Amino acid sequence: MLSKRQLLILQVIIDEFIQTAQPIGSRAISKKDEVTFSPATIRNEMADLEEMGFIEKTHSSSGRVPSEKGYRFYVDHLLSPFHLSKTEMHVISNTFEEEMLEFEQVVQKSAKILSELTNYTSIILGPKVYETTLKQLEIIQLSPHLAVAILVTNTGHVEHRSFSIPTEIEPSDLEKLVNMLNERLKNVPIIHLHDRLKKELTVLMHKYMNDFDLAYQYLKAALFDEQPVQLYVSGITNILLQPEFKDVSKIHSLYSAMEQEDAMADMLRSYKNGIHVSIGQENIMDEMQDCSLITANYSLGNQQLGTIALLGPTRMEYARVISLLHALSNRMSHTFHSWF
Amino acid sequence: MLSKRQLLILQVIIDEFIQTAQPIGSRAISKKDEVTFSPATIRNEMADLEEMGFIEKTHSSSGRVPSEKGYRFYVDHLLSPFHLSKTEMHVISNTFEEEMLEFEQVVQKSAKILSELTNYTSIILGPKVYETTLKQLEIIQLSPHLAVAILVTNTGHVEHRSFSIPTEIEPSDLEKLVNMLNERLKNVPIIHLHDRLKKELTVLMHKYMNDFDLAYQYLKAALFDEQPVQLYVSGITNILLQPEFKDVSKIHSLYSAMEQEDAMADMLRSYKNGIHVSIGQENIMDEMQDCSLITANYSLGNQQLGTIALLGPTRMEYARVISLLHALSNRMSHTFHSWF
DNA sequence: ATTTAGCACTCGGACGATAAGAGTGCTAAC
DNA sequence: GTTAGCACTCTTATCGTCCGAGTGCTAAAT
Repeated sequence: MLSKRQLLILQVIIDEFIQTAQPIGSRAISKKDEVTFSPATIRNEMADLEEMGFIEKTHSSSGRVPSEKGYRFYVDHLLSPFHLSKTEMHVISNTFEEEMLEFEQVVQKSAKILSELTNYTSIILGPKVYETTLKQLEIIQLSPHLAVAILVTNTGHVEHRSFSIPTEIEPSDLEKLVNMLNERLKNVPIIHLHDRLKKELTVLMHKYMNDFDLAYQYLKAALFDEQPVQLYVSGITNILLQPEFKDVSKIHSLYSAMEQEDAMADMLRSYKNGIHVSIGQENIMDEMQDCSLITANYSLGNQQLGTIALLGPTRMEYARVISLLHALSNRMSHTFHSWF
Repeated sequence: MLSKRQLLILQVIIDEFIQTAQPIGSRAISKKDEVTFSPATIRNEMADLEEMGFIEKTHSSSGRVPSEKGYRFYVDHLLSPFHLSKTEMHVISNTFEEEMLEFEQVVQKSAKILSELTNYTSIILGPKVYETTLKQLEIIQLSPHLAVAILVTNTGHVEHRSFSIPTEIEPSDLEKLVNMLNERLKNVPIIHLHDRLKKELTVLMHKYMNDFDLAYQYLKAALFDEQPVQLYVSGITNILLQPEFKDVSKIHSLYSAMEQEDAMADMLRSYKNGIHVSIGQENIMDEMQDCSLITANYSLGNQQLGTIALLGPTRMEYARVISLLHALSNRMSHTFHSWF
C-alpha cells in the first residue's frame, strides 16, 4: 500500500511529466508548493516507488519517469475530477448549436473539436446502421443493364450501390419488385433485412419473375455486401508535435497501423459501455505500444451507435481528455436523441 | 547549349541520384559503362554544368546533386520513354478486370494501385458531377419535420442531404413538388439544375404551394450547398520512407497541407489537359517545395472528370511515374467510357 | 525514528581535437 | 582536348574531457 506521501509524490511526478515530457528530479518535486519535505526524503520515497514499479529511471542517475504501471495507477486512483474550461465548453456548445441533421456531420465535427481541443488525434467510429429500420428502398435504372439501389433508413442514413441488371430481368419486373419490397419491408430493422428479404422473395417472387435466384443474388449483393466502415480521423498531424514522436520510424509504424481501417474499426468496436483507457502495452494493436487510447461511446437511447476515441502518447492529459470525451459523447447522444 | 557529353553526364547524375539519394562524384560517373572518359574530364564538365545551374554541391568538396533546374531539364529533354514492366501492367489489368460499377470504387482502387506501385503518395480528385445529368430526384420524409433529399445522376452518382421541413409545408405538397420536379428536370445537366430549379419553381409553385420562397430556399440548401470535395489519398506513409523526410518538421508541414482538402482539391483542379510535372518551388503550395507533383486527368469522352496525381520527393522516378499515370488515367477513362 | 544535509559517484550531452575518406579544382604532362 | 597527379576542403566518426543534473548513502539533526 502506498503512503499518503508516496501518493503525493507519484501524483506530482506524473502531473509534471505530462506537462514537460522531462524526467523529474527530487529537487524539482521539493519546489512544488504542496510538497513540504526535503529532496533527500523525496529521494527515499522515489526509490520505494521505483521498487514498486510505478516510476523508472532513464539512466542510473536521471530523474524519474512514470512507468505504464504508474500511469495505470494514476488513471485508476489519482485522477482529480477535471472541470472543463469555459472556452472548451463554449467550443462544444457553439458547434452543437449549429443546425445539424445528419449523423455524418455530427460525427465529423465532433472529431474535429476533439482533435483541436486536445492536440491529440481523434478517431471516431461512425454510427452503425444495423439497429435502424428501413424507411424506403429505391431502384433506379440508369441504362438497360445498369441500376442503382438506394436504401434509406428511418435515421436518414442513405446507402447506395450500383449493380448490373441481369439480362433475364425486365425493367417492369424491377419496378414491381421494388414496390412489393417497399410494401413488405418498410420499418423492418436493417439487421433483419437480409433474412426478411430472402423470405419475402421466396414467397412472392416465383409468380412475378422468371428468375428468382438471380434477382435475389443481385439484390443481396447490391444491398449487403461489404459496407465500408466509416472511420473519421482528425488531427493526425498532432502526433508529430509530441516529443516522443521525433523518430520517423515510430511515426511510420503508427501511421501504417492507422491506415488499416478495418483493424482500427474492429478495435474501436471492442470498447463498449463507458470510458476505457488503454495505456501503452495494454493496447490491442502492437503499433500503439507507445500510445494511450481513450474511448467513449455515443448512443441513441439505449443503443450504442459508435465509439469516439483519442490517441496520444502515454504521457497524456488523462483527466482533461476523459472529461472532454465524456462531455462530447453525451452531447452527441443528446443530439441524436433529439432527432427521434 | 549543352554538349552531348554534358547531356550524358547530367543524365547519369540525375538517374543515379534518383536511385541513391546520395551526391554523385566524378569517379562514380566514370565507372558507368556508357561513360568513356576520365574523372578529370567529368569534373571539368561538372563545373560547367554547375555554373549553368543544373547541378549543385552540398558543400565545397562534395559530389553533385541535381538542382530544380536540372530536374526540369531532365523532365523536359532527357526522359527516355519508359516501358512498364510486366508486373506493373498485370497489377493494373487485374484490378480493372474486376467488375466495378461505381466511380468511387474505380477511383479508390486506382489511388491504391498508384501508391503501391510507386511507393509515393497518390492523390485523386473524385469525378465532378456537374457535367452529368439528373436521373431522378427523391424526397423521403423521415418524420413530420425531417426529410432527406436524394439526387441521382445518369452516371449513378448519388447525393443526399437531410433537411428540416418548414412547418408551413404539407407532406402532400412535398410529394407533388417532387413529382413535378422529376417531370420537368429529368435529364437536365446538373450544372444547370440550380437555374432550372428556380425557373420551374417560379412558374409552377405559386398555384400549388403556399410558400414558394421557403420551399425554394430549403430545396436549394438541400441540393446545392457545399458539396464536399472528394479527395482520395493513398499511401501517405510512403513519404516517411523517403530519406529526404527524416526531419519531423518537414513531415508536419507537408501533412498539415494535405489536411487542407479544399486547397488540395483546388490545386489539383488547376491542372488540366494531359500530364503536368511541378518540381519543388514550381509547386503552388508552399509546403510542397521539397516535393514534386505529377498530375494527369481522366475523362469521360471529351469531358475531363478529375485529376490523378503522385506526390513524392523532387528526386522522383519521373519516367516511370509518368508512364504509370498515363496508363492508369487511360484505363480509368476507358472504364468510364465503357459504362455509357 | 524520521528527516535532512552533505558528499561521492554516475551518466548523458556538449565541446574539441584528431583521423580517415571522399571528392574537388588546378596544373602540368600526354 | 584529355588525363594523371596532387594539394586542399569538407564531412563524418571516434575519442577524451568537462560540466551539470541527479542519485544513493551515511551521518548528523530533529
